Amino acid sequence: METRELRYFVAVAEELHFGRAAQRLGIAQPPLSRAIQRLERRLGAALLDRTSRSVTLTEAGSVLLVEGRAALDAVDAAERRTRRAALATPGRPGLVLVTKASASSALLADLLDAYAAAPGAVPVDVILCGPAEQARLLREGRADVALLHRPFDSTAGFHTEVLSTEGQVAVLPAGHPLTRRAQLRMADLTGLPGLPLPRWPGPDGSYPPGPGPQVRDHAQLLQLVALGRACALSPESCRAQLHGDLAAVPVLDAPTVTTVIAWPPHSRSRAVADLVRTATGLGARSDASGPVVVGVAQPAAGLRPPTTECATAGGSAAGTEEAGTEGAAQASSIRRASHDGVPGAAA
Amino acid sequence: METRELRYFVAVAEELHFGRAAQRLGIAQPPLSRAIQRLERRLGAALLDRTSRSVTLTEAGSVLLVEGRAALDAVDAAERRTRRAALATPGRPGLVLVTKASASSALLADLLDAYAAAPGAVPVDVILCGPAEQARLLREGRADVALLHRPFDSTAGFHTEVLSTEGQVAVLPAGHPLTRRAQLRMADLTGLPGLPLPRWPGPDGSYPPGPGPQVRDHAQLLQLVALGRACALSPESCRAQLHGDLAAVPVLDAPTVTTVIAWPPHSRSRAVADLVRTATGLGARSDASGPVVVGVAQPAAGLRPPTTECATAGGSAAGTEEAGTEGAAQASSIRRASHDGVPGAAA
DNA sequence: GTCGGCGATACCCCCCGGGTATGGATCCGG
DNA sequence: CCGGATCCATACCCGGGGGGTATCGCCGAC
Repeated sequence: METRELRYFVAVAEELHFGRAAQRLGIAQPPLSRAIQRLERRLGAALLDRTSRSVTLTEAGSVLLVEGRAALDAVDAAERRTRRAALATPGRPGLVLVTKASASSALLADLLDAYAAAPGAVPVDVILCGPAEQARLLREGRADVALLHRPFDSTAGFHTEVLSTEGQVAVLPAGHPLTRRAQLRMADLTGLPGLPLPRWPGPDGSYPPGPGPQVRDHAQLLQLVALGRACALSPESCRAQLHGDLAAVPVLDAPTVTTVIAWPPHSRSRAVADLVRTATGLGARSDASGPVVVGVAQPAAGLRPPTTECATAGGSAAGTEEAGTEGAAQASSIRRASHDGVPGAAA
Repeated sequence: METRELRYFVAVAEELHFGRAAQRLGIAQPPLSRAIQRLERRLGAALLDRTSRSVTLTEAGSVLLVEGRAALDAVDAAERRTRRAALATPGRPGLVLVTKASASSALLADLLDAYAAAPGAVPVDVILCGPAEQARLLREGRADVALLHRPFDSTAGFHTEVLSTEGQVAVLPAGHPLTRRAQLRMADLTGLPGLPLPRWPGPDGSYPPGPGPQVRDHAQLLQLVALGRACALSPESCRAQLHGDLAAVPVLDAPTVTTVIAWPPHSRSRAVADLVRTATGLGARSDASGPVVVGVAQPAAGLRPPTTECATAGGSAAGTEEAGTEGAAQASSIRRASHDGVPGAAA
């Protein structure tokens, strides 16, 4: 099966219309019809039901649509990464790391600093993007490594290594009655008069129905909270970004947020392996201070625990209280992080 | 980039010899040279350094070799799954599950029976293979779902759901002095005179150096132990397969073994989803009955001693007693167990 | 019934994948 | 130091197939 045929089929399967698909592909319609016919003949399977008035996918066609998209992604990724590898030899961008714009900047800064100091480090480009784009960038070969946050992001199909886990805090306008409480529960946050929880876009970019303002990034969210138009639930580390108009209170029974470093499962290049080793080394240092669960011996890959493990997040009260200073302490002490590599993390 | 070009490049990159690669591809050498040249031109990158006496990979070429293999796997998987989907409509084989020959047969039998009883169930073919082949079968589209065992198997690039965790036992020849102990530690097993731990093949099929016999599967292993040539460390559930010449003793500080169900990250078809749901539900049900510790949120395994209930449960004879009937149940629910004779894999 | 939209078919061109023959470079044996 | 062997690249040719335009057959809409 040639990638051209696959691209043609995916176009038709998405448009469900040969004419429009051909237009999208920049070719005429007859060759497209023939290509699909040939593909069906070669596969020995009907992919589309055509009735000269409508085109629908068969069962096999649905399978090929899904699998074909993944395959095309893989081919495109191979091409892009090869191009990047070719440019990297003389040029700068050795590694591309993608993370959410709203992610904890302290961890990222520490990671970049620590990696830059490692022997054999290559330059790292950082892409900030909205949630749900990271996986795509990684899959398409536009990025080499990502910082993801479970359970919000899917780690589908990647190798991952846990870097840190943290509880969540409620972000409220300064002076709100709830800010006088030392801790909250999820129930306290639902149905607050005038302070709905915001809605985030799903993987497909659309917003779920319901009340609450639509937000795209963390800055918008904090803005809304400061304006008294919403309350928010955020990982503890967001405290570093809060200013005077905002207050944060730990929420005991909110799902724990796990920050992981993820990369495509081909363990490309020593650079990725080095970066991952550096990242896990960071985590290992901080396990003395917080609720950080350190990776055990096994290179535990794409595990995706259902979000039910948060029951005992209560012990993090001290951590939340000192989140601000702790962030600073972490930043300074990271640089003497031991280099006790997780050997062969990329194997 | 067309898959043909990719296949050509991979062949050359693996052979590092245009003539042999061409022979392997069934074409003449000149077209192959041209194809590679065109590919390099299109990518704008040198992939190979040729000196008319030797061919070596450039940095970009190494990247393309790794990424290209993955992409080709994805394309092949798409093709195979499409073919299978086309045959499935009238024909039998709805799902293909792959597991290690040595895996716990009770869990598998329960899963197959429970799924068969579920509404909308499709027939399930079972493939038994050696360790380290499962990932390949899954990646190549020859199988839809696999039972993997961490930390032995890499779950690289798959979605997984934890089914059960269990401790490990030392398998020793009956009558060995250590079998009189109620429990052991790893240290007790290293350097036993005349009873070395065996060597398993790595992901690449080669054996690590060292003493100890080379084994390929569990049956060989048990044979060797029964002959008094080795001792072994196995998941508890292997007790069901032991016979009179063998004895098992819990090893407290051995790594915990986690059985997961894994599938490619496209969540294909409702059938896979149903099977996974059945599998996770299964765990919930059986946790009252056996030494199987059901997948609650995997608590940091390995560090703390494997749960004492494992050790005590290990003494139960129930598991072994039911092995016979469970084996029968398994035989009835496995429709076909072939190495790679997946219907539709013919082409 | 007629018209319009849509996929399939017919026919043509030419690019490109594949073949054979040969050239140029390098290594090796004598 | 030279001839042969080896190996990749080039030159040239052929055929299939990918792409185009023109048109048909079908069917739903008005």
